Amino acid sequence: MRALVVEDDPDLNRQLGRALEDAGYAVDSALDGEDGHFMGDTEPYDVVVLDLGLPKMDGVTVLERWRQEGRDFPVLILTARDRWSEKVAGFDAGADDYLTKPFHTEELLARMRALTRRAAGHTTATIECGGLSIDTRGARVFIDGAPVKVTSHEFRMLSYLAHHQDRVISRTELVEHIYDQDFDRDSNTIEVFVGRLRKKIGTDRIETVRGLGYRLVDPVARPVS
Amino acid sequence: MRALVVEDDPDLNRQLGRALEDAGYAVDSALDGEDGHFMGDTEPYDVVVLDLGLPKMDGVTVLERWRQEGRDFPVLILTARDRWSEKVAGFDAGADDYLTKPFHTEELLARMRALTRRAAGHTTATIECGGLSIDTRGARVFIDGAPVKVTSHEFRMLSYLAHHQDRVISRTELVEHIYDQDFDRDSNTIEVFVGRLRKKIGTDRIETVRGLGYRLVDPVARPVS
DNA sequence: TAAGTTGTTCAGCACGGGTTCAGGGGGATC
DNA sequence: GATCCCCCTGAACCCGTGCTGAACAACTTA
Repeated sequence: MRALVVEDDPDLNRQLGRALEDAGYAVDSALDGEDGHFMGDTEPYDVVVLDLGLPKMDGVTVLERWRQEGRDFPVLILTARDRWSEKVAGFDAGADDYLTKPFHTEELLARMRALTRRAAGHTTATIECGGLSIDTRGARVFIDGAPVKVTSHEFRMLSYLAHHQDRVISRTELVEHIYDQDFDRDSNTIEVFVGRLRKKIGTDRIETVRGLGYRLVDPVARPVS
Repeated sequence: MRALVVEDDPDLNRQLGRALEDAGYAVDSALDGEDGHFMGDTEPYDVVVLDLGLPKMDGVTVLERWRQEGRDFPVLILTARDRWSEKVAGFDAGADDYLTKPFHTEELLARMRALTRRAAGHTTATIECGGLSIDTRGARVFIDGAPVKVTSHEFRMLSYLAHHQDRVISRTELVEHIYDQDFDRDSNTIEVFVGRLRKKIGTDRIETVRGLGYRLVDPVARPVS
């Protein structure tokens, strides 16, 4: 975990830095707004502690610029003045948390834990398989970046195959995961869907294993079976 | 945006509820820990305001149980006592923010905005989506800079879609986040709102995914990945 | 009270897409 | 190589989903 501390009081800055290092962070520090802004702009921090009253560039301005430039690390704001209008301005500039001086180090650490915890919860929801990418949350399919239009049942089926790629999935297993209740056994719906999918994403991406089922594979890097 | 307020003081509870409703949230409230825990356990809230001193079940316990059960909505903790050890306990139980009574309503709202923003992975108060910008604070919508007039329900819906843009949002998810408690299942209100929104912001900005739901997209720069 | 907003309901329509069917191809096994 | 069975494919059917216009109800504002 990399942390940046932007605080103009050298004593407090050093004290914070040491506390964070003890807590396991790799810490950089800056003593004014311009330095702080530059560092946050060039290094990928996991969390930033930012004082509002800074020389050269105001803390709110620093934060606003970062956000405009697309930096989205969590930022915790510090200020000596307990004016709630400033807090509101800080939050609306894109701050994630706020602490009024003086504060207990334990509280700062606890808040930072909360910040990094939540920031780490962002998981990408796309499954990759040799140029084929499946956005499970957006229900979209791309093949080498180009969008492919699939219907909801086709998507469910492809998504299930992708979750278990390189494994053979039986027809009944597919049916059970696509349909809620049971379903007419002697029907060739699954085959029809496989056919339609193959037409859309390429014939060689779904292998059929006679008598067993289907398997989603990466067509170029064919594994030695 | 659905919010839950768990606060045993009936006056404060009502006051908070009204303030949040004015700010555009659909609010449920609970007056003790057990009720609060149950509601948070069964309904998909976007943010929760939780008092620590509660009858029947302590606030920290409520929060710990939610986290154990996998509820990951952002939680803002309230307490009358300004003891930082309690704050630390609250954070480590999984709280995302903390506010000491008494507080300014504006500060609470700013913190809640920051929480919901962060939960959705955004860091600014306005959400952009290909020429469409949504001011979550002022409840305004602009398209290429020109203001678009939307009603409050339309705004809630668009706002929720924008918080989760590129994701497919089911009709029930929309209903659950726009209306407080349950709601007539077989009603086509959502479709009507989608239709009206499309008429205002452009047909191609809200895609319908048959059988799954709706998705807010940038109509020109179709994302690649 | 009248006029204007805003939210909800209803009915009709269009069409997408899931399902079915019939027929043909091609492994597998002997 | 013959036979069987599994699988593929194209097309047609038809039901359900979603869209739309309009009317109605609830509520605000003049």
